[in-house]
Amino acid sequence: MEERGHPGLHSGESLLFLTDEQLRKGIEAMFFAYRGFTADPDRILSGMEYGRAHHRAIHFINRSPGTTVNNLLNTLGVTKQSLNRVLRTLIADGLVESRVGEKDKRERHLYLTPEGEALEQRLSDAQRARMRAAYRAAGPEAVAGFRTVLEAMMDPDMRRQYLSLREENT
Amino acid sequence: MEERGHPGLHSGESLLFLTDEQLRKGIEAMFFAYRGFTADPDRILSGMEYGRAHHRAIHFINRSPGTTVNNLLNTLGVTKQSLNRVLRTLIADGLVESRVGEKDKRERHLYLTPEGEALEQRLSDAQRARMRAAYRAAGPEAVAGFRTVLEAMMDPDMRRQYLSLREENT
DNA sequence: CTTGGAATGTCAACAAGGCTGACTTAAAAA
DNA sequence: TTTTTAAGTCAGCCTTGTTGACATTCCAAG
Repeated sequence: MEERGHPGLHSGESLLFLTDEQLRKGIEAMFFAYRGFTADPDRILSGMEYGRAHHRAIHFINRSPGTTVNNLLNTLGVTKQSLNRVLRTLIADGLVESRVGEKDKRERHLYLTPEGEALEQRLSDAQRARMRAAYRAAGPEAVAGFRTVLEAMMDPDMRRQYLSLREENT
Repeated sequence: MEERGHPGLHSGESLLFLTDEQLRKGIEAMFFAYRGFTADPDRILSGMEYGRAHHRAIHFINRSPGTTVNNLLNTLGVTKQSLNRVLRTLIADGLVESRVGEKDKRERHLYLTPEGEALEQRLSDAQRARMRAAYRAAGPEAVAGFRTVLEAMMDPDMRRQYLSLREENT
């Protein structure tokens, strides 16, 4: 049934008119929506000694338990020095556990401790609540479109990262 | 025909199942897509003496020429001290002009100079090119859904800001 | 006219979280 | 065994956010 996916020109609706103004509105929508997207976890974390960087690390360690530091580096797109500062505090505070690799002892494998999982829950509950409300308000077709456009906006490397996080569903 | 817009339960498709995993994927999509979204202007600005904060200021001054510092503050959601640092360099470098208000001389009205407009063009051309490619790849229905979900994700104040930027179209 | 409040701007100090560069240690390769 | 590579650490810098204190300028109310 020729789902969207290739951009070619079928039923005369492609090669769509895209005025600069329409594109600008999309850009601004991303800007304002991202503010909302990060607002709830930021609120929770301010007051604790953590920030958005800690949230991201916790999120992806939870997502891929046992991941190595290097994997996490690539996922987050930051330098190892920057990540290290965050990981050190999380490990020192007992939210993350770092285990030396068995096959390759140069690697460290990262896991959330029960305390780390508890914080992850608090943060992602808040973020998911906003997401859920937005999805419900927008409806399933809008949600599908939302995901489609976001995927198309990613750099190919990021998109691969993103897709490889599937595993459990979509 | 009862377009999406209210979340109620019509034709049995609302109250949609939203598993935590689906919501997590949406969260990750936002994260990775936002990286792509900012990548091109960031690349242009690194090497110049400017950063993302300058881009944002330039974008919204271009969008609403003559806006006051206070308006810009509210739009950007930063403190005046933070914005001031950015504006000072842009004004010193001749990219932005600050005119004392005629009615209320306390206010400063901000305009891009021709040089400022030139930089704005370079930056937004790059950002729009990515947006245009994503929109084309995803198709018009996906684009509508994308906008709908992003709007639903904003805080009400941000949504008002966002909508008040329309004027010229949608 | 004077005074209070609003809008703007400045200075200083600080924090978060990016970055680069230099280094240690462990593992792998020569 | 020696060299090279990879992972991780430490030190220091930059951008951009924050607060707080304060000066200036102006409008508007008394």
